[in-house]
Amino acid sequence: MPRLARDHQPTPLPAAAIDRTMRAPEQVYRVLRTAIVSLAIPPGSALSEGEVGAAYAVSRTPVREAFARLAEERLLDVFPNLGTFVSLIDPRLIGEAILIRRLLEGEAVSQAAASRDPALISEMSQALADHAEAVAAGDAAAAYQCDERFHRALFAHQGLDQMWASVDRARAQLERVHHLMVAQRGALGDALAKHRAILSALGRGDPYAAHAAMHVHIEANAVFLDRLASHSHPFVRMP
Amino acid sequence: MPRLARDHQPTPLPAAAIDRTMRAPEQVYRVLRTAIVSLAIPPGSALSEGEVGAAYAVSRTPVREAFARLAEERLLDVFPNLGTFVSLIDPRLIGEAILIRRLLEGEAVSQAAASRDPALISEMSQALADHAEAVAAGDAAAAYQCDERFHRALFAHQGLDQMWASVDRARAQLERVHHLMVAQRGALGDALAKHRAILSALGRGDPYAAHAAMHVHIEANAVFLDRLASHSHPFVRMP
DNA sequence: TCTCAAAAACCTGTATACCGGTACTCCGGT
DNA sequence: ACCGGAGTACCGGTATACAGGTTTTTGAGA
Repeated sequence: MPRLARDHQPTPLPAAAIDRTMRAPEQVYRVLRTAIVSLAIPPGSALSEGEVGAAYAVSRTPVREAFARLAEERLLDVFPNLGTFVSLIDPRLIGEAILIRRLLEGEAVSQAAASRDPALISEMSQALADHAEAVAAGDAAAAYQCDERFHRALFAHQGLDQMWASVDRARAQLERVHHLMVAQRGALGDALAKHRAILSALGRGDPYAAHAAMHVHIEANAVFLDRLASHSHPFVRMP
Repeated sequence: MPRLARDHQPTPLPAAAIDRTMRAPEQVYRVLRTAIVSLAIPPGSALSEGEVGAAYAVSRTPVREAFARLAEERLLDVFPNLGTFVSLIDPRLIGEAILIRRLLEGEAVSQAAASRDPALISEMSQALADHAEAVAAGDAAAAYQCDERFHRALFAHQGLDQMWASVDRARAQLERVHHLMVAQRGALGDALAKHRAILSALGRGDPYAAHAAMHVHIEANAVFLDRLASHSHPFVRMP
């Protein structure tokens, strides 16, 4: 059942300038997606094409395209003739996202270990170092970006673009959970140790160990899922 | 480098009526996607928003939305200010699609075997029976629909919607290869034996056997991939 | 006939206008 | 004070108009 638009106070849209040299829909999509997955726009918020267009000085047409992409990856719920709303966190989707990531990233890291690509090791080491630095500085946004760099490198260096696209959609759902948990309890640097284990296995060129380390890393999110389902929270969809 | 729009003769668009009670973009998307993956619109064809809109008596706006979705799953290539073209079959994407399907469908069939859901077995049995009938009748389109039903049931009965979405994107790429191979050499009923093996393992509730059978089934597509890369063909992107 | 530049004909990207439909408001009857 | 229904404001869906850019055409001049 759609929540009613009038029940909500004005949605806080992040300030951003749209560069006219690049395609507007892509930029609007990026801005909104970042804001949604970081919980800057809380789940349940009402958005409207006109409102967003006015905020970024573009017309409804590019906004509409951005909305369509966000709706396809389940970050928005569109109710025709009614309104568009940031989707609530759905534990069912979260469980599926964990599964997708485990399967696809497990394979990617296995292949990567077998390939023994020095450039990949180098890139991931750099991402890990930057990640540790961001965690030490307490910068959650930078930390998550480094986390993404670390994981994306696995796919990018082997040309697995489609697989990364699927992983990225799964990450979008999980990122909101992650932010929720980091906000509730300071679990910012939890991934660092796991990343070191993965990198170590990669350095040894051990596909089995790399796969196992990745499995442990991804499945660690399952504890969040349990906590999500047990406690009631306005951001979380209840069964 | 984009192929030039004027180099192509008028693209044959399938006849279809758009029902105004349902959303137009969805229907246009469905019609075009079916036509593209069945090779009714050959790879390399030029499409234009205006042309498609005129063909189905809708404006460019819903067509544009359909184009955006098709471009995202790599069935269209959009070149701004130039034209939009049905993408060539890319062997790299095909290899990735096979991998994605093997990983995700392998997991789904394992879970399904463990769940021992009689309704699932029933649905898949029916799909298999219809599939055999369509093959006997030589109806390629019906056969492929039954194939899809068989595989989709694995996900639908366990609520794995996101995983199916990823599999479906992979299938879109593979379906064109499949049609090409069936056209060149009558390999229409090749999947039937594999489906029976999968269903048998499911009936026994044996996750390992089910997983293995699915692995064999999906990897059978790899022989197509080799043939694709070795022979030159106007529908296939060359490295 | 050949060359080359101007202009017409396309394309997609963006803005704007209109439509049908839903939810909220508010006023009048009770 | 309560209830109901008409009016209104707002939303997304669609159509259309305009802008920026690339390709093809074309025709004037040599």
